[in-house]
Amino acid sequence: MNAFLHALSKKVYQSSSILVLHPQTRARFKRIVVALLDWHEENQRSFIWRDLRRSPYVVLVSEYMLQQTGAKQVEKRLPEFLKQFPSVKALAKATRPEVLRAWYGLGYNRRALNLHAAAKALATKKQFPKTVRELRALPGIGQYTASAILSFAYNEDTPVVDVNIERVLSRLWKKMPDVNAKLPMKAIDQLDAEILPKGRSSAWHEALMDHGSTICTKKAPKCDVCPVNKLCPSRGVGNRIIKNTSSSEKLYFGQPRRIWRGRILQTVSQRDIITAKALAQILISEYDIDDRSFSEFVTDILSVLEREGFVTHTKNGYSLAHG
DNA sequence: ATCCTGTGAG
DNA sequence: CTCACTGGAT
Repeated sequence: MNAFLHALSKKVYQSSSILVLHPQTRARFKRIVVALLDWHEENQRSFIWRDLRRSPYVVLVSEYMLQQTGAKQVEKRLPEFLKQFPSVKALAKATRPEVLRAWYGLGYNRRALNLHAAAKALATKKQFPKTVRELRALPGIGQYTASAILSFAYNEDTPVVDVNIERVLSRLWKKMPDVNAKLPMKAIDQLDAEILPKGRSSAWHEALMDHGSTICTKKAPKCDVCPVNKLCPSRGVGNRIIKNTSSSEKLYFGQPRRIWRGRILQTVSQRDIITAKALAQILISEYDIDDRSFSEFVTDILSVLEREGFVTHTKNGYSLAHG
């Protein structure tokens, strides 16, 4: 494509400068950075992956686990996972059923398949990748995880924007009308790139995350104990009445589809092989289902699980798939 | 815009 | 009960 025409497209043009830091604002953020780094010295959360960190492999595994899974939950499960798979090589050598069983309970099981595939790809390389491009080429690694690995494993001066940081920086940038409001992703990325303290990327992003997780929480931010409340235009945002925008999940036989998916995968993983009919019967009796179409529902989910690489089936039934 | 998972806080 | 949690892929 013609590079000039491409540059003229609205998106590219806007992305070059969505947000302008006036000198006054820059000075305000300088103070914010100092205050949050100080706060972090005293109040940072202690997690095993932070202690064991600087090992790219540990960062990699922890970041996969931390995608949409709470840090406290990860803290419980990471040690046993690392014990079972202590290195890229060990994880690459493991079978898919082994990895899936080790992952059980953490949720978003596709992450386990992705992590396993990523380990296999990494095992063929001489050294651990150190660029966003290489990292993003691995399955299950997007913009966030790639930059998080670079910042946390290598202390690289790259912006890292997760939901916590998105929320905290939005509130610090200007007065947000309600607790749900956020700046566009591009703007946050640019803001973080401009204010992040060089050489302290890891501590800075940990500070933002810990602050967002313990003080600048989404629903009820604790502005009274916030170390940067005097520098924050959104101070007190939590006191406003918020309308509920989120819609509830659709239920199938009393539960969201994803819950049945989890139960089905778990049931398959607990035996070597099982027929679709037997599987449905187990769930019907265990959860007191009263609907003839449930078996169809189970079959449907099984075929999706097969398509996605979790299970395989022969004429004798379903079992966990080997890579 | 939706789907994927399970746990815990409030 | 509702919602948040260090997202990614489609």
